[in-house]
Amino acid sequence: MAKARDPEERISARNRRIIIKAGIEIFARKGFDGTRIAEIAEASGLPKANVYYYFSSKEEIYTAIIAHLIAGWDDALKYISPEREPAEAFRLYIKAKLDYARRNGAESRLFASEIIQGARFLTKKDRDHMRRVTDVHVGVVEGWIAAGKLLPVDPRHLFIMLWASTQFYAEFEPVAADGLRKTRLKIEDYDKAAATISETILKGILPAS
Amino acid sequence: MAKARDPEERISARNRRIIIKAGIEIFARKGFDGTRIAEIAEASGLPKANVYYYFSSKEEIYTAIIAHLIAGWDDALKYISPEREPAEAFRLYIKAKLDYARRNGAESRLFASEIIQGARFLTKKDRDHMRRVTDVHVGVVEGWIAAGKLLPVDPRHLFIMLWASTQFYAEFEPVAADGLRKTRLKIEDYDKAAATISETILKGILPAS
DNA sequence: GTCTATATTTTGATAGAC
DNA sequence: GTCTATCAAAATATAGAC
Repeated sequence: MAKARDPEERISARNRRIIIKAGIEIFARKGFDGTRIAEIAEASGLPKANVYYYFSSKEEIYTAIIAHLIAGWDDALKYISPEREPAEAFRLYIKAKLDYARRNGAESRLFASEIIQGARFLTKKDRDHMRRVTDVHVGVVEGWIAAGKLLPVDPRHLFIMLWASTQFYAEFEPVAADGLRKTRLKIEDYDKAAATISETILKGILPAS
Repeated sequence: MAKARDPEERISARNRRIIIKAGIEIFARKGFDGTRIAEIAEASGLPKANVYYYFSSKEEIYTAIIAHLIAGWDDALKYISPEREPAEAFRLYIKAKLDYARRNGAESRLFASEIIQGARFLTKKDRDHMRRVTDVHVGVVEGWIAAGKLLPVDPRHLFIMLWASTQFYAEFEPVAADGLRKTRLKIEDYDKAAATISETILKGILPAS
């Protein structure tokens, strides 16, 4: 029994992974309603019926991807912590968020697409989790302000500026590339973005030395 | 003839306008591939065949909307001009962009959706136009830097920060509202956003006085 | 200009042989 | 676990009466 189950589980896990990966790309480009299972099947190299063998509906693939995506975030966002100096913390945070977005472009666009389309499949649990993480970060920034390490600034609007600026390059790459007069964005463009965002915002919120 | 054509043209113009308006909402929520003509027809209060009477295909409705949208932008973006002082220019620009996004939420989301989905229907003409407008603004900022009115900063990345920050609230309203711990965004939230973005970025790029 | 009816194609999903 | 064949529903688009 154990002998027989192992390879089956490997095949199962592998195919589920392939389907998820193909789904990320296609859902990102077409949105939930615009995506057809046949496309995911084709991109996965599987017949359509096999996709239905692993997932019972389009929605099940989609929500599996969303859950997988949110789980992958917390790592990238651990730098805002009270024991750090704010300048270093924000530099690391900005770099980590830009890196994550660049390396997971399709996931980032899929999430953006889900939000633009009204966050229909974001569970209450996911949203509560994101709100709590934000609250913790807001608390850290308020602590820095109280300690005189940061100028008074609304921490929630500050984080929105950071989210927006760091996500834009991956989510809206055609516009970002046009704006930079490049055909495609390279690592150097992301580095330059990190430098510009960090320097501008830090000068804007650090007390004059 | 003239007597008969006038009212007909009014009906025609009116129905085209109604279809465009309904299309903006639905394309914004579902993307191009996810939108069905039947939905646009229903939201317009017209039978599906009437939509086909005014537009010969889904793509024709979509591209008409994109063109209409780009035409509406230039007005909102006229504040970056060399005769202004940079502080005032950026404040007005940030306010105008946030206002436009708030008042034209569906259009903003539709455009964001189009970019995320790969800018498939943005014509070369539209992209060239946007690039040229950006180049003019970049030139103005470079002039201010050369005149010592702004600290050295990469103008293209600066504009991306401004685009991203000002568009985020309308495009990703569910996330912005969660981040601010509100259920829905109000005008006051947009005002506070304008203040935070303006103050932070201006402190970041204006020379110490 | 309007709208019912319909042709044609595509879609999500399943049955059932291997 | 895999995959061909297929269904029922829904989609785009058009014909043609009013």
